[in-house]
Amino acid sequence: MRTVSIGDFARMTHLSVKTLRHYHDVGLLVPAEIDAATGYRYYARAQVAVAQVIRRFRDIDMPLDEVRALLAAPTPDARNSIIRAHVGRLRSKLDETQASLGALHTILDPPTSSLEIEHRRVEETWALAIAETVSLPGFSTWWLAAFTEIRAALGSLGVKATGPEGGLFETELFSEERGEVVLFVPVRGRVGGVGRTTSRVIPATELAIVRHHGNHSDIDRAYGALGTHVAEHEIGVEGPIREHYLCSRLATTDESRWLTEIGWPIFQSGAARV
Amino acid sequence: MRTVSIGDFARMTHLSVKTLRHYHDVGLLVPAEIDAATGYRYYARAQVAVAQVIRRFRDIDMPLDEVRALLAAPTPDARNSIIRAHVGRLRSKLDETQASLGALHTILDPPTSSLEIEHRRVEETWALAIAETVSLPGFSTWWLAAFTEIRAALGSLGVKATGPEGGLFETELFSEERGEVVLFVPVRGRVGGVGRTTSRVIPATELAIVRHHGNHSDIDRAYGALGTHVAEHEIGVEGPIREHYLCSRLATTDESRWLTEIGWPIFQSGAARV
DNA sequence: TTGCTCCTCACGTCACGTGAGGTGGC
DNA sequence: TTGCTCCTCACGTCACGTGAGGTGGC
Repeated sequence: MRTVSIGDFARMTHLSVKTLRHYHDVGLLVPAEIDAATGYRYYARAQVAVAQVIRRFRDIDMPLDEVRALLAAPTPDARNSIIRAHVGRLRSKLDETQASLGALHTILDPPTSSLEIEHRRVEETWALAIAETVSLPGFSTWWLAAFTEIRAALGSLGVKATGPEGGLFETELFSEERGEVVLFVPVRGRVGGVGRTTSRVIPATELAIVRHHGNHSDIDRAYGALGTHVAEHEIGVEGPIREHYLCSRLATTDESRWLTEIGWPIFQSGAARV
Repeated sequence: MRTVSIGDFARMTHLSVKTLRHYHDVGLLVPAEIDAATGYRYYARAQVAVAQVIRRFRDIDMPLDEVRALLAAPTPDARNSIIRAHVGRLRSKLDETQASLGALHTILDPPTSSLEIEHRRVEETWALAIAETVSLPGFSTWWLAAFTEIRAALGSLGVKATGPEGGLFETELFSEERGEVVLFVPVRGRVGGVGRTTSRVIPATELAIVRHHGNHSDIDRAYGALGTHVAEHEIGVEGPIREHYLCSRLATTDESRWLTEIGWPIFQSGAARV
């Protein structure tokens, strides 16, 4: 009359029988009475309230040890400080998750912009390159000198380019106006370096690419558009930004014909096969 | 040159070495190369992007099996539907947690109302009682008849009351205007029942209590105030609402002297000892 | 030789759930 | 006797972390 079986108690508290046995094992909720002969657990009706409190805090993932401390708290202040500590942790976890979800959210919606984005996987390639840490001021002068040197080196080595000139830009270059840049010309295999040039492998990557026409005075607009697109609609990954110089001042002085590809590293479905 | 050790890869991806070995074991992220002699794992730089995607989705608790499916998704649509399913589940979990937190939040802040709330633990007691499922309309008539009958039964049994009259009200009585009510007078132990009366144990409970003075025409205001208080500042538990009739029409016709306690079941710190 | 990185078991953690094999009361 | 509830192990789950004991290259 005064106590109920574990099955009835489970129904009263919406806890499973297995869970109740577990709480007994760890001493969190010990049955009011245990039949010495059969081992049957019997719970007092007053324990329903305790069980409900346990359930409430387990619902918000409070660890059993903390729930135990909560139940034993001698004063409302002690009780509240336990709750407060857990709620604080939970809230910051929630905020992180919310932020991550927010970042994902727009990925799922198809892009609405009229920006022409191409997705491309570029394979790794050997290249003759110049790698230096540079600052944004004076960059175009450095850029021209470097490619002039690479072209000269190729000539003196008797090696042919197997693709357009390109560059790898550490993201710090944009965030802190200073970072490592690798300018390169793809070649068939390893070749000896001349002067500042060295032979190196340019790694494979998946890119979201936009094209920029004309001179580079307003290329930051293309960068902005691409960055926004990737942040909102792609799964971006760390790694250097790339540029491919399909047509540049190295080829013609007619600025209107210049054509630059900007590539942002992203993750594409099916890219798991390495 | 083209591959990195597990330690370097861990630093590049912010995943632990143990985690990377685990991902290898379960086939989620297999090193590009494994030294047959030493067993050393070597990762390709291109795998950094894959590792970052894994980390991003693990950060929002996507199970490894789903991450695996995500990486293998043949199309963006397939990829997005996996993400969408997980995000949906996550969001509803978030909402639940938010709701639970909201309910807890006000518990932590001290009550600002001027309502006089007493917290009291009442012990279990035997009682002579009438228990019936009743509707709110006509309740006061039923109430008076029931207590008149209990008092008569006590007289005929030659038993003395050991406390004030009381009542237990199933919460459905308030939410659906119909529910079980137990009206009782505490007595020393089990006594035989007469007429509708039966002997029963009134369970122990923890209560938040307000007092209501005068006749019951405006007792719903006291109920409202108490209910609000409990919802905002206490850890409420399921169980019947109680009333104790310290002074009622059973004792005097002077309504101004009537005094009713209303008790709401709550959880109090230190109540774990049963 | 020392220190550092890497390796492989085997077991621990957390909060239960699953399942086998068996008992007891109506 | 059947069905139902209860019991106790022992092991599984999930995503790793811990720790012991050992190897290999500079």
